[in-house]
Amino acid sequence: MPLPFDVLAEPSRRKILDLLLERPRLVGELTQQLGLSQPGTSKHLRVLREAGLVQVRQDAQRRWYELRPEPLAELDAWLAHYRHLWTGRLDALERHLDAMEDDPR
Amino acid sequence: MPLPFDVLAEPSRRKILDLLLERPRLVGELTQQLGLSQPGTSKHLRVLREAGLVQVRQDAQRRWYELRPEPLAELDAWLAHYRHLWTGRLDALERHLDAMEDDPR
DNA sequence: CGGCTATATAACCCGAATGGCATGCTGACG
DNA sequence: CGTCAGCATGCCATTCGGGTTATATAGCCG
Repeated sequence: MPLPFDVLAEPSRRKILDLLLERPRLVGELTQQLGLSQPGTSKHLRVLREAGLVQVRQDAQRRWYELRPEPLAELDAWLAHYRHLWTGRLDALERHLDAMEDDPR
Repeated sequence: MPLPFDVLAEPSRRKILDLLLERPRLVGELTQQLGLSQPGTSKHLRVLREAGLVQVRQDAQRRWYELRPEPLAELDAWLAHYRHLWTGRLDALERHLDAMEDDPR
């Protein structure tokens, strides 16, 4: 699963994630919030789905979309390489926490 | 300064950041590592510069490019909204650390 | 000064991504 | 069963971004 930068580069897709952060939503609901056509929304949802950022739950004709955070966690891991550049004295604690995640006894 | 997702969506630009993470570099050096033309490299560097992700230090005809992490810190702040989705028991500690950054006594 | 080195900018080409409309598909319901 | 609701897909037009080559700019050095 490659890093989802290109998927997140699209403002509408980030807005979808923001909306799904509150609760799962139907396509029609997202369409309304985004202010674009229903097919447009469906296309963005497809991209998000194929990137693993959302998943669908079917309910009759309706589709509930909800978040899947794994790709965001990978993004976070990528960012970690740079994080020491803007965090100061917390570095040691962070390295300790990272180590704990590798071996969480 | 908007979130730099679109800037980071480009693999060559992420590679530039990776290279600059080790040390500042000259344009020619980056060009060689990226395997594209010198103007191509300069274009990417311009985009990175305008996004605040790198800065230049001039030295005669040479330009030393180096990292500027601020936009990455903003990205990190954006990610923070989602982080509770994949971190479990560390949440409380993280909230504590965030609070410390606001009021670091 | 003349020419070379290092980098930036300009002009152009091309593929890909986005947005819209029209249409297809599926399940509910009278 | 026929129709409607909810969503996906196909197709087209347009835009945008990244690549290259050619050229401009600036500073060193002989």
